[in-house]
Amino acid sequence: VNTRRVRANPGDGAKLSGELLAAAQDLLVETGSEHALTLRAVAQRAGVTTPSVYRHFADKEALLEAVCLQVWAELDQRMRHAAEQTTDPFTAMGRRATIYVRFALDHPVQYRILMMRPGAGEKAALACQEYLTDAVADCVATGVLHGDPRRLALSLWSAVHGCASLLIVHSSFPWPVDLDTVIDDAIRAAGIGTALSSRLPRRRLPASAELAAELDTFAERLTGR
Amino acid sequence: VNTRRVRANPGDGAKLSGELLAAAQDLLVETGSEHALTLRAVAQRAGVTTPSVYRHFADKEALLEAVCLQVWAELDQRMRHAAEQTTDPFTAMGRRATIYVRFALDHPVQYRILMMRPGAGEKAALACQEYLTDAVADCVATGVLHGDPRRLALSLWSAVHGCASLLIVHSSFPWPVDLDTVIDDAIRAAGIGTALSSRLPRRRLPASAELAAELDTFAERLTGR
DNA sequence: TGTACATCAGTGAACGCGCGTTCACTGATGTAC
DNA sequence: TGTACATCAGTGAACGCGCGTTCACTGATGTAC
Repeated sequence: VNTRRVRANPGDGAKLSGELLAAAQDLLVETGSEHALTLRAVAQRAGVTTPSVYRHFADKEALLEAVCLQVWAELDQRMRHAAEQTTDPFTAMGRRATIYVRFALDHPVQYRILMMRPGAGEKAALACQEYLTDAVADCVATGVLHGDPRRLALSLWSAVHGCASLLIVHSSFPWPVDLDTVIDDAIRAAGIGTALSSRLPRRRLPASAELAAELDTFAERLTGR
Repeated sequence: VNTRRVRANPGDGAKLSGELLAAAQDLLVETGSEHALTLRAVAQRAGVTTPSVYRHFADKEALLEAVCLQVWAELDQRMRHAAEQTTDPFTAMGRRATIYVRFALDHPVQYRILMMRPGAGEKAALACQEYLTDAVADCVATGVLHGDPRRLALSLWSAVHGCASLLIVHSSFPWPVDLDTVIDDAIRAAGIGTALSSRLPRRRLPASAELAAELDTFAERLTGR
């Protein structure tokens, strides 16, 4: 197109800024690769020449950080919505975890630049940590988890992050079971494991025999109800 | 240096191949960034001109894959060594997990190109999955874990991978506790959680109240021994 | 109400850079006669 | 034993590419007189 872009009024300088962010997101979705996120491509997508980007973002890194914050904002919103569906903090935590992993799998490129890249998404990752810590604090309040919420949140976060990132990076793997099962397995193990682990004195894992017997007993009681 | 490299004999064409791999590893360690891994840098490091690399690797991707396999070989060896120190399969699993995460933190760049990059380390990741599945099968044999070893291995792998990658990517985070504690927490929760979860019928996480009471009882029994 | 002016969002062209890759070549080596 | 030759690991120069970034500029807009 040869038509020159209609220049924005001095007041609404933030207009193109938003369009650039939207263009960046579209690019990520369509190409499926973070390498496609170049200033040239973003500018072209927004119907603008490349140097215009510099009116709104200091450099490429600044644009990338803005994209990360936008992605996080959406994930944050979805988790909050899912958590509102229940009053039990532990159930809410499970819902959040499910939404987290599903969001990551539905937006693999965005998740990668958000959580698997050093630097760019630092702010978003910090926000995520704080959000999860608050959610864990609710669980500690009801007594289902014991201990420092930040420490517990880190454990849970690492579990769901591991599930998400493993499935994303090796998405073409011949996984032994369907994705939903993998996700549920990981979340249940993390939830129950963290809950139980938070009650035990800190020590190494027990050996097979003793743990097996105890777990059998416990599982019977939990199942028999 | 202006001296021309002494040309290898027709027989040992694999010599430079090994030197190139070693040079690549050195580069990763010294620069701490995978972006430093360019054909030019690798060749220069090996004391050779850039096009020489093409005598030994089809292209950059092939070199990268070879680097991945080499990194995996070392991690594999360390895990085997750690597992040999004990006869109990579940304890061995815990040792493997600890070594895995420590290795990742000690070799952050290598771990990133091995497990957090699509394509290049596919073979290595597949080998890792198989290795862990075998180790889990031993745990199933003693009865400490129940179910499909491949499925259980995936759960455990995702937990340790999450711990490792989270700590690597956000290494400058102000974590609430020291790294060793984070690692131990994650591994214990994953181990106990997977063991217990493998005994329960598949369903969502229980609610706070009921689970809390059951866990309290169980923890008392496990601790009181 | 009409005109001159300052503002500043967006332009067009160009920069230097490092990259992966190619190509015809060189010259020490092992081998055949 | 000496010589001509084929082999092929490594060379040197160059290619085209896409990138982030710069710079002087343009021209529609709101404003002051």
